[in-house]
Amino acid sequence: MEETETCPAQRLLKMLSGKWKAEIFRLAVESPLRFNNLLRQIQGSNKQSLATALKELEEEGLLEKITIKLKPLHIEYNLTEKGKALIPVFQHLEGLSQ
Amino acid sequence: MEETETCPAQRLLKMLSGKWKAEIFRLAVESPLRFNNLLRQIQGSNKQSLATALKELEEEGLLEKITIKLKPLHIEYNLTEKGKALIPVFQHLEGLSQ
DNA sequence: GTGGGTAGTCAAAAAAATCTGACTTATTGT
DNA sequence: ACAATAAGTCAGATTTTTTTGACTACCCAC
Repeated sequence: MEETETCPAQRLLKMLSGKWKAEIFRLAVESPLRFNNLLRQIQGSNKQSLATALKELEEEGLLEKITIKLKPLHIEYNLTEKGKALIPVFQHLEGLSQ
Repeated sequence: MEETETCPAQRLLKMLSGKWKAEIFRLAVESPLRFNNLLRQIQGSNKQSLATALKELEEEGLLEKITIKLKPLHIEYNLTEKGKALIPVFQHLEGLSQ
């Protein structure tokens, strides 16, 4: 698949395409994400797909992976500034869908 | 594929997922579309995929198919009001991608 | 009546995305 | 020490999406 990328918004759109990304993004807006948690929250999903989606969202700079070095020592995914900048777009979209 | 549809913006997002839809939409903003024209404009695409994408965009209510009963008797696809309502969302997205 | 354009459809193949189940490594609780 | 939890990876299978090539039907011009 060679990307010719003629449409400027296309990359952003592609960022959130895929079966689980929109849902993951929505949950990330609410609070930091944790892997096994997500797996339980998003019914019908699976490890592999979530791992791939998280990695891609990270590569796209919408989420950042953070190792919390405290108490139960775990990993969190948080929205980046770039990710937060997308929130109004989503709100706009939600406004359109009645 | 059963749609559980937990995320409200997800349907809208799905509307424009697919390899050619964003590009088709962008061209539709500029002017009415004609099939064989589109096929020439969007290099790398093919009849079948465009036909499918156009049909879906029509079903989703973003484009409307019109038979022009004049001179060279042809078919046009135009943005609907719902389609036009998406333009600001795209502009916002383009603003974010630098 | 032959060639070219428009607007497609259909079946099959190829490519991409997603899912499954087994396995890993590290940490924590009892 | 043993089991459980967290956060994954990997190979292979399945499913979905996209592409290919052949074919249709209608008009128009020469």
